[in-house]
Amino acid sequence: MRLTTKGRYAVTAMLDLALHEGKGPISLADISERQGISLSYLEQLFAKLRRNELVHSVRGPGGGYQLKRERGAINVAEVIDAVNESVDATGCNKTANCQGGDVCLTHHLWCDLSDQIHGFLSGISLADLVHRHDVQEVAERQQRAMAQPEKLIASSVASAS
Amino acid sequence: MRLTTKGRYAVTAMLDLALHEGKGPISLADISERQGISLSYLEQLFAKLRRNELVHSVRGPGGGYQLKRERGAINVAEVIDAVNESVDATGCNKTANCQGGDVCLTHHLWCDLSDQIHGFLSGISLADLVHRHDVQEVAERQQRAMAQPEKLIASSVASAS
DNA sequence: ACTAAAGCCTAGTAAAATGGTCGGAATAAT
DNA sequence: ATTATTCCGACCATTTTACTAGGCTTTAGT
Repeated sequence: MRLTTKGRYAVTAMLDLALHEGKGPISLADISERQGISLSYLEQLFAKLRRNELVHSVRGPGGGYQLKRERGAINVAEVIDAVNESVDATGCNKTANCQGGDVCLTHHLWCDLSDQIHGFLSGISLADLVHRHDVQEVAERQQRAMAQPEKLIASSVASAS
Repeated sequence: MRLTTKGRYAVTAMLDLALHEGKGPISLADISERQGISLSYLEQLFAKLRRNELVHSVRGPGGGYQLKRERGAINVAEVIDAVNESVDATGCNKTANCQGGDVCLTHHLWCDLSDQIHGFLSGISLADLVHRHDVQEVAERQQRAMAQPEKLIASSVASAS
């Protein structure tokens, strides 16, 4: 089981796409600016998201990415799985050969935990997140920041409350 | 949030202690043999477990480790916390300064997930694990293996089913 | 046709974490 | 004294993370 910035970035970027749906393709440059994630890193993450059929790309000027399915049909667990290549906590990857070809003492515990986490995250869709109050507030703040591009870099270092 | 072999090893070792409670101190060498965890690595893990008041050590020959509290009073979350120094999924470590002094889009999602995981793991005590059928079966297998020490190394490589 | 904006791809890389090893203390039972 | 054990600090190889660099391809706009 891995839950690091990688997965967090992926979910954040996908949520950004969900928030700006209907405005045509969103460029990674925009996401990079709004969410403070390195552009090249985003490219790598989106390569995986595309391979996993979560986003659809449009090349050329004015191009960018769009969600491949509607936001209610994409859940958080999928997104993390796509970039992490496994949301599994067992280590033996459910093969149960943790101890010399046999299960280790705590094998089933980690299986249960994996199910728990997966269940929680797969129960949350991008649409659910979009409708959360805290997400809407942050999204509005980001939109205001984008309106004054020259302040963007500064505000990303010293919080302009 | 980190859930890797480190935490798994710690929980496995603590469960091994719980299973052999009442037989006096258990040496790390025994645990190393039974659970297939490197002795030196166990030493490092137990240094943290001791600092976190989860185990009690006895030095000298015949020494070893014992649970500091009864097994019903030690839960899995504590053990993982002790070796990982945080069972937190947020990355900003709940300080909410993920994006230039302000919360990022998905801050609250990760807070919720952390609560979920912590709630699940803190609801499981070592005593709970000891009573599980699968744990008892594995423990018995390990006891049989310990009875024939010469076969231990071999069976840890090629499964002797 | 040209240019520029975007996606796409590969390689490299510094820093951190993981999962150890090694050597030598200190301590206590025999 | 010897020996079995915990303790402790340094070191190390490998992997992952998060990121940069650079080049190539596609395509809209002029």
